[in-house]
Amino acid sequence: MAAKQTGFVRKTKQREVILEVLRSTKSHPTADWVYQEVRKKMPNVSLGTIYRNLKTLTEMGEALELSYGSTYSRFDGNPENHYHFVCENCGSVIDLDIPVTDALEREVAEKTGHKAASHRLEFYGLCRDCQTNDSTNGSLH
Amino acid sequence: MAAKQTGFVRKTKQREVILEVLRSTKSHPTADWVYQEVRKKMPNVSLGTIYRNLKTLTEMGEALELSYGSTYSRFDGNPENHYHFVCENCGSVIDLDIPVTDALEREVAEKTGHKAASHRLEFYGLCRDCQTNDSTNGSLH
DNA sequence: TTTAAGAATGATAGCATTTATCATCAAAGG
DNA sequence: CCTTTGATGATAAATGCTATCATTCTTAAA
Repeated sequence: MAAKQTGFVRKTKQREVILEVLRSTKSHPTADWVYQEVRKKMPNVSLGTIYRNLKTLTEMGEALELSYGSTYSRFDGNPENHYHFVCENCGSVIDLDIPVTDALEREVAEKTGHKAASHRLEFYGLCRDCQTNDSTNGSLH
Repeated sequence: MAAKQTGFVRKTKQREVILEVLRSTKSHPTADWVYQEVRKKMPNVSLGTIYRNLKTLTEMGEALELSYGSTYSRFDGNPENHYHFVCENCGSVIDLDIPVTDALEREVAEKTGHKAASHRLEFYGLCRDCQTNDSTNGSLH
């Protein structure tokens, strides 16, 4: 019930800063990372406000919520659909510069009858850095 | 540290039943659903055992862990890679019968240098049933 | 078949992330 | 200004999962 039935959303300094912080990085941060960053500019901000606004921004289409694994969410300030690579060694999430194929959604509709409005594609493996550093030391997370 | 360094895994009645339950459904159940089902056959089973074995089975390649949204994981007793459709109205997760394109992994390696070992593809939208029942009543989850 | 090693269990406590509650504050429109 | 009500900060609470530990059970070797 973040935006209630009305869908009316007020403009607040907090939400403004949160979006600013989200847009300032390509690291797909967690809610807590955003919290720490926003606190640098607004020391009295509440963690609840971070969660509330991350949810609101996602619903508004200003951000994406990513979830790889069950423990916590990551957020992406780039709301345009794009694909991600998740490194199983170092845990980083990397934006991929390969074309988004919306044709897949039509294919699903035609073959299965389920009307897809969006899709997500993620790759898992060893990122470029972890290959060269051939580090068997799983310093994940 | 489920299977430690040795990787040695013993055969237990509990794990057997858990895999049995997992294979008996196409509903992509949660850990708790599996727990309830296993309890019907083994009333004294512990929830910890469910989580431990779901993790072990996933590591053994006997199951898949899915995570849509941050709240909980779903598990899939079909370990072969396949794609899913997630209905945004009723919340069900449906197996899709469209071909898995491993060529995507090669494309990522060539274009980005990140070595993908696997990939996941999910579609979101209105499933066939929810379209015909045109139910605006979001009985999600 | 006995025995020893240690993997797996059940029970429970603990942890981390996220959500709900509520009194107060402030944005938007008259 | 004044009113309405969405948003906030502080905090409690819920949820999902993991860690701990004494005990039990599997396995393989003696």
